[in-house]
Amino acid sequence: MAKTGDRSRAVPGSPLDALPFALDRTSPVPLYYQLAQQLESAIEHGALAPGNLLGNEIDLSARLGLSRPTVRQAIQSLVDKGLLVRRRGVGTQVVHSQVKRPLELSSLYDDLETAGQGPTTHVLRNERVPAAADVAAALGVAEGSEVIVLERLRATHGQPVAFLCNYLPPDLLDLGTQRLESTGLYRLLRAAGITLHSARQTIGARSATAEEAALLAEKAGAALLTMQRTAYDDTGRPAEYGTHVYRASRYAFDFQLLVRV
Amino acid sequence: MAKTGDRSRAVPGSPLDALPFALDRTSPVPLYYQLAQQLESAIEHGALAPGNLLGNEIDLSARLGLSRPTVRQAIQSLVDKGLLVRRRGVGTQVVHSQVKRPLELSSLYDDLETAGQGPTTHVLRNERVPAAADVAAALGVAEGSEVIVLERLRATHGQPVAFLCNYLPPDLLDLGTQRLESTGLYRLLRAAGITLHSARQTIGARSATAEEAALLAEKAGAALLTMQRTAYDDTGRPAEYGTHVYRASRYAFDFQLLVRV
DNA sequence: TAGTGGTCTAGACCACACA
DNA sequence: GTGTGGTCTAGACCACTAC
Repeated sequence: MAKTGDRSRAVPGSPLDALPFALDRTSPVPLYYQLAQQLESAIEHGALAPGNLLGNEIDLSARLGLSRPTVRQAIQSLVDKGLLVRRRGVGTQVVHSQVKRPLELSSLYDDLETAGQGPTTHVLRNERVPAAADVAAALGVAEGSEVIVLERLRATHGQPVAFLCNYLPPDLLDLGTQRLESTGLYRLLRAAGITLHSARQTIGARSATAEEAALLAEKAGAALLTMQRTAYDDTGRPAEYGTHVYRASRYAFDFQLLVRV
Repeated sequence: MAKTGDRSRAVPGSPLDALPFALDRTSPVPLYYQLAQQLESAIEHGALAPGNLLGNEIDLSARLGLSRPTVRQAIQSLVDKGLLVRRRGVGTQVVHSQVKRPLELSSLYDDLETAGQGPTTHVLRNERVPAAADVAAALGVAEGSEVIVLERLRATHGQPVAFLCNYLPPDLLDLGTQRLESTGLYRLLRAAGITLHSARQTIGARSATAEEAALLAEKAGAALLTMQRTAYDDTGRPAEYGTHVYRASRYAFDFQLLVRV
């Protein structure tokens, strides 16, 4: 028989029972999303400890007054984030390790700002030029056609961190030098209604040329971290092509990955 | 009125109509997965060109004899892969740009092998040692407790590419030096039943020390690409901690990203 | 044998985009 | 308006795991 109401079993598995989930059906926020957020914060705050079982989806949905697919959608979004693991026949558990950031297509400006570094930007160049071969190929325009070139020096605490060279299709928008100095390029693109969708990146290293060394306050020959990136908007159109060099002594790429399944 | 059967409209949007979808309900492969694969290969082969609309989900499910949620699940999986874009009120479209690889937690060995480079590995060290502080912290074991240390030199075409230093919990498995020389570490872990789940990575650069230069056939002071990684299994337990250095002249990290939504 | 997640169905209503 | 995807429901049966 079903053991409904049988407290003697004293299941240790589900601290979820004590959690006060509050779902607001009048809110425009989807129910599965409300649930996912509350589960995530419960994990974040330790109310759901690593290894804890969530309890089966049927009971959970009954208790929350939601249908099972809705509950599954919430759980699935956290599985995708790497916070939960499902095992058929076993249950859904909180992952042990701390997963924080999946790799994001983030701008250097945002990275530094998030790290509390108070980045500053100096625009060295902002003009329209004929596209060189590599730029034309990356942006999908004809060689020699006009593109915007942007050269910026980024610093934190008064010390240079990176030299950024970016190319943009000419019709996208005109970027005010002032605005470029007060925020990041990606934020400007987003504000202009361009939603980035994907990007192709290459990260490498090389020795600094004399010019780069001078710009970045390094010695000639110092190791630099390099990144080339082409970013595409959600129609698949190239929105930006950039070649960046970072002082290896002051910057590194740091991120979390989930294994493809 | 509905325009069912009205051919005069000559909708140009859905080349999907001509596609021969074959769903096998007796197969153990889920229906949504069968559909997703066939859609993906249609995109791959150009039967569905970039910008093409898929046609609405209701009609599609009716035509395929599937329910709408099942069709949505198939479409969603391709959206997650970055092949399709959905727009409410508009439809589902094939993305223009070629999206190939999302960033994977791949091993260097696999990377090189995929690139047809025929990698070789020389094991320099494979023994048990007391864990140093950083290693102990990364693997979540006590400082001074026994761990496996692995030092390998990887080459392609007879030229060194990278020096790999890895640490593993001692109870995981014993790695035969022979097997290590014939395949990648991650493949061995997988074969031992360890499924990797996530990893934390830092990619940076620095100048080569004299020893590194000698090992990698570079000049002292040459720019090297560095990577530190801690990989976790699906219970969140650290499975591997590694510090790798790559010859910048022969290797770079190359990958595709999707923007988080 | 019992319990779990994995898959699937056949509907419903809503929010948003575009003409 | 009309059509699209976004969300949600209330069931069903299956496959796998553990006991």
